[in-house]
Amino acid sequence: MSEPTSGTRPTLEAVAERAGVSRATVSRVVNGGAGVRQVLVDKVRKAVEELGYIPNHAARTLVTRRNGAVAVIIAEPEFRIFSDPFFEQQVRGISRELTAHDAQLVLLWVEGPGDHERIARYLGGGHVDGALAFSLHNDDELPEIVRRVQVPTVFGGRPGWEEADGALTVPYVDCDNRGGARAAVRHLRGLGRRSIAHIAGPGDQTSALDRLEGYRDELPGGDPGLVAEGAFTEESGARAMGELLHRRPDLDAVFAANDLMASGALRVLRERGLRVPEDVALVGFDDVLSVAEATDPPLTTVRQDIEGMGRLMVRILMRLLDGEGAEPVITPTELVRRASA
Amino acid sequence: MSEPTSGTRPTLEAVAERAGVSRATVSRVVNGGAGVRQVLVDKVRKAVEELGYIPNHAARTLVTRRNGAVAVIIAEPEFRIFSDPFFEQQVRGISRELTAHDAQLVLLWVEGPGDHERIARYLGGGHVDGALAFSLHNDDELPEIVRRVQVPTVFGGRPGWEEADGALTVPYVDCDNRGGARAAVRHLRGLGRRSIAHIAGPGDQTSALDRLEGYRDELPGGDPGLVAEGAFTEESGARAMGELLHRRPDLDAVFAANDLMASGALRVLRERGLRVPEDVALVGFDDVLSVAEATDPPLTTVRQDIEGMGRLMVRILMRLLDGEGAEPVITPTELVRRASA
DNA sequence: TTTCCGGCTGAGAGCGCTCTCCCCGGCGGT
DNA sequence: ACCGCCGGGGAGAGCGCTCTCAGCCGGAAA
Repeated sequence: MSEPTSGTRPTLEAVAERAGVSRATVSRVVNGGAGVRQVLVDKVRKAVEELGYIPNHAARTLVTRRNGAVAVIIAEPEFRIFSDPFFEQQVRGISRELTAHDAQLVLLWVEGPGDHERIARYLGGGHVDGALAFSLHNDDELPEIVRRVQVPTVFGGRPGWEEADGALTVPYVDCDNRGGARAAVRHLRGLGRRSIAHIAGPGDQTSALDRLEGYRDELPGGDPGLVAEGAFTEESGARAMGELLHRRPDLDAVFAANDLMASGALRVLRERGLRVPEDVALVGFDDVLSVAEATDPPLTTVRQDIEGMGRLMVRILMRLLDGEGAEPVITPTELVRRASA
Repeated sequence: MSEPTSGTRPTLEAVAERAGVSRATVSRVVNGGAGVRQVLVDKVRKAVEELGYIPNHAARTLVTRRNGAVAVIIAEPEFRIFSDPFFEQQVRGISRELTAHDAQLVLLWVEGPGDHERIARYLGGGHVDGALAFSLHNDDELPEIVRRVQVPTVFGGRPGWEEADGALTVPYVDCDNRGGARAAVRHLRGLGRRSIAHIAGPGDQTSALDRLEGYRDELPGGDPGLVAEGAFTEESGARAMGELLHRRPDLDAVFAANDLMASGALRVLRERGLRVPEDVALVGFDDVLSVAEATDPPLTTVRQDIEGMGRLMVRILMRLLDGEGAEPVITPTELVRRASA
């Protein structure tokens, strides 16, 4: 392939001239070549090759109003993103599916309070066709932003304001948190455990709330002293476990709202010389393999298909972009028995 | 703020009309408002506000040839990115600095073999003004790609081909790997250790090679049996440690090429009942806090200012984008003494 | 008063591409 | 032989913005 003529990049025009056809024809060929005689197609292809032509994205976007990129917005600072394997799996699913749809992934995260303005400008500026938003907290500004700038968006996890505003249903993908939690507690009860504690997630996230609901469903009139709140991190799980042990030294089972907190709890239990599952049975949530299978003993946990949910979000977004409607989707969960309970 | 008139987004034109000025004036105000009478500035600002005007990015890019975005390309599949705290810190530095420069970060990673074509199209399409590339392996296609599509790029870590092609110096930021490694080994020797092993990183990355060089500098004529190769992951560090212990059961010190491998090694040492540092002294590299401070005992390690290097890369790239030249930068390393050696 | 200058503002020409026409030529039907 | 149709290809009008350039106006200098 010969080098481009000079520092300036070749345009459609240049290709057209070299191939001896019009701009329109080159455009047709570049975009698939339908309805163009093979002779010309070949000529154009050759010219493209020789000049090293790459379509200018901005020009194309300007007229098509599509730019083939989708933003993944994570409402957490980057340290959380990179340390939580949950995001990793979700992003992996999204990434794969997006690539399959020939779309580009742009990963954004909020840098800190007040950073939403930047996100709004980015989204509003038309850099992306749509967005996938995660890890929303109850008072998150993101939903308002995407509404204002009119960017089609699919949420990961049930948004907290849904019930408050029954009229407006936003598309989201979530797993059956409540059902999963119920299954976990039921399993623990089936094991003959009497004093089942719960390490809940942060109270401003629906996934945490729903899991707590599920826990309560199975233990009506339960002891509030058996519930401690964590922040979905390993560290906070350890702290919550310490609290619970302090308040209810006789507990014989723990259901943690995610695997990371379960692993923190496990660490504390062992430090205190308690055997898992003999003395205390432990169940997690998520089935993040790098955590649930890595602990000793491996975690019994509630599996959700995280990667699949990511892919699903993309598919729903694509449908949205095609002007079709979209409904929230709740995916099933499944109890995975390992050694911890 | 009143809602936009209809579904279609307001343009410069609309703002101009509403404010009773020309497009040019609106453009001036939107871009800073220099050289426009205050009266008009206010009028325009008001109109912008009322219409909820947001500049169209594609149109702007088309004429300015700048789009305010920088790609961060990581030549690793996403699971590595998300599990390695090194990337986290580096990305954090980059992210902060980019935000300070009012530029947008676009995170890209290679999905697998053959995926480079996608990256090339993205870069070539003018989605970004420049790129930062990481974790290159020796035979990586990335350098060739950025050269071909003429995207200003700063590399993280010394590229492997540099010496082969002395004429062309690409800008990069790296720490003094060799010097750091030397300091680590010197420290170990100073502790009176005789049999100092090395868990090296993958042989196709210069950082690993340079650290190995440093190790050898201090132990001329060293025993090759004391070197095992890992892959910069916790797991591979554990495996390498096992190997070393098998080959040289009498070793009394280990220098691991990064903290993650050191923590894997530590795990194995403890499993074998060896005390650290009493029986085996251990030194890591990187000083990734979430690893080096979290182990028991905490790791003595060679610190490099990872976040600072990220920021530095951005600054160099910005200089490049302003048409100024840029030289490779080597940042200093420093031995941090903790309990493991 | 005239001239000049400097600060503001508006007109208009693109940036590179897509897409809607419209034209042209060949073919089948009458 | 004429008409209509259809497929292929070109001309040209923008997409929304920036930026140069020219014009205008008021005040300072002559």
